[in-house]
Amino acid sequence: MAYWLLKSEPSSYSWERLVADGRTNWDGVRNPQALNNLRAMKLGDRAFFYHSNEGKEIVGVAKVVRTFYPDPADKGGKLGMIDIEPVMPAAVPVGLKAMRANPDLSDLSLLKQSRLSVCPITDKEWSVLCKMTGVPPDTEDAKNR
DNA sequence: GCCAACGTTGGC
DNA sequence: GCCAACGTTGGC
Repeated sequence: MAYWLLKSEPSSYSWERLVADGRTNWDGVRNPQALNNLRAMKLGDRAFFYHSNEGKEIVGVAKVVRTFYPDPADKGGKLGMIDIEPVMPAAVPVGLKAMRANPDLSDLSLLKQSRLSVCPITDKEWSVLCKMTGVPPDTEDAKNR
């Protein structure tokens, strides 16, 4: 399983709205690098949900429920989207400052490339962030327990 | 609201 | 295909 981080401005699409919707299609990604990441996602992959601009913190965990498919509105056929569902909120929202302050996260792509809206996260970074957010590393297990 | 960093566009 | 100009993003 791979791990990711999805970034969104709360004013355009917030975690609260994702929870209310129960599921959403993650579209509107234009950056080629971010699109590549979207394409690489597999069913069941986990992603932290990060609020940029307002809040600037990780607020929850989502999972991929549909892999990449093309955006019908895009004539060029380059754009596409995935579908995600909320898994659980972060018990402790983790802000940028806290991530910067943690040496284990110094390679985090979010910190290095602040403009990349879909970034990969390593297994190690995932477990570190899970500890910080108070999220069980294996959220599927936690749900079935 | 400002500004730095980064992406994209368009003229050559 | 290069590169300057411009637009956008996102942290502060």
